[in-house]
Amino acid sequence: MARTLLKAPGGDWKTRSCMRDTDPSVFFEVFNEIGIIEQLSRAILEARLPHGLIAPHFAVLNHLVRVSDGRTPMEIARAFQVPKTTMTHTLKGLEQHGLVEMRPNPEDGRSKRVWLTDTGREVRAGTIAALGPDFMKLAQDFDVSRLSDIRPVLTELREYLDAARD
Amino acid sequence: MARTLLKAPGGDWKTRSCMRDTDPSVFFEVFNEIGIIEQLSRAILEARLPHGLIAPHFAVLNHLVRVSDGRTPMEIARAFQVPKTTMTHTLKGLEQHGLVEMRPNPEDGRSKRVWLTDTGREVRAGTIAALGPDFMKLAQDFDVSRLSDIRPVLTELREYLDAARD
DNA sequence: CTTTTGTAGTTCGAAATCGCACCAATGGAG
DNA sequence: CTCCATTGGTGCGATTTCGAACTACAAAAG
Repeated sequence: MARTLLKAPGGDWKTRSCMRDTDPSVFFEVFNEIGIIEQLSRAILEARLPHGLIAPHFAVLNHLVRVSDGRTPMEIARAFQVPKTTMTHTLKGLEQHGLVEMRPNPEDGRSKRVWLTDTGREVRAGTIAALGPDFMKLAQDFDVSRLSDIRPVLTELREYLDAARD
Repeated sequence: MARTLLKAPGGDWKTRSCMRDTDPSVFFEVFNEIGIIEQLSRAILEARLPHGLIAPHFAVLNHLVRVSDGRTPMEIARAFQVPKTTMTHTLKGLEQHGLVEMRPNPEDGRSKRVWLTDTGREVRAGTIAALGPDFMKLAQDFDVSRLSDIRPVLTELREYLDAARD
């Protein structure tokens, strides 16, 4: 259940007469909508992914394309803010599917480096291509400029929350 | 790994000269930010939750307060768009913690109805209260009006994706 | 009324997340 | 150089998600 937060605790706070305090219901609403959208968009992605691959696999593939491969597992884990054990498991799945290759790191005997295979690049590109029609349909029915408008706010919110986590 | 999508497949599409086609990178960017924010906000919530409870538990508690309790498990599962087996498991956890009570449905021998206990209501209210300082801090550092501005767009996007899933 | 079809909920098994403990290698303090 | 705190990675176990199969009941069809 990805939708973590909730519709609106609302009443508890909205009925307060002193509005100098911040009304938190907008936070609940925004975080709730974000939770639902995350769940739905993940379902869309996974519907286009080859059988046996899930969103985290694709996220890693895409990350390695964006910021060239050869990253260490810990670098990737930090980029996604997941525990290293989770990344070990995700990379094992990618390796078993022949999408990445893990070699020892010549500069540090403790770590490894993750390299994309040709198959891995093809799967990533193919998935993006397969998503094309979904995005086209979304663009037809939904004003894309409104998404462009909210993106900076989302980015700023993400950066704030990211920096604020202890 | 909640951050499902990704920063930007970007180049693959942006370099196209024909801009009559929609540039999908904005979708990737928005969905990626949303994925990260979902993960971070879930962590904030779970940090304030009593030990043993996770976000889905709270989401159900809150749902039952918002739309009075006495719902059936299937009604709740549909509201959150999770498989019924997942809801069975979540409700079992809530019941073991004494936060909800499940009774047979007198109107339908197949189903049950879920009722909040006093403890359940207290835990929900206490968690919201515990989140207060977090929200206050966020409100200090972040312009709340910008969140209010994006909320309608998020709601519309959520409604569209919700309706579009087959 | 009997049969068929559909729905609510659980059980079970597979896969995923993640904390804990562990080992190997690093690198700074003395 | 030696000690030792730190870091990268893995194995293990507990918990969560979720599809498939199953039971019990309900509702529609005959």
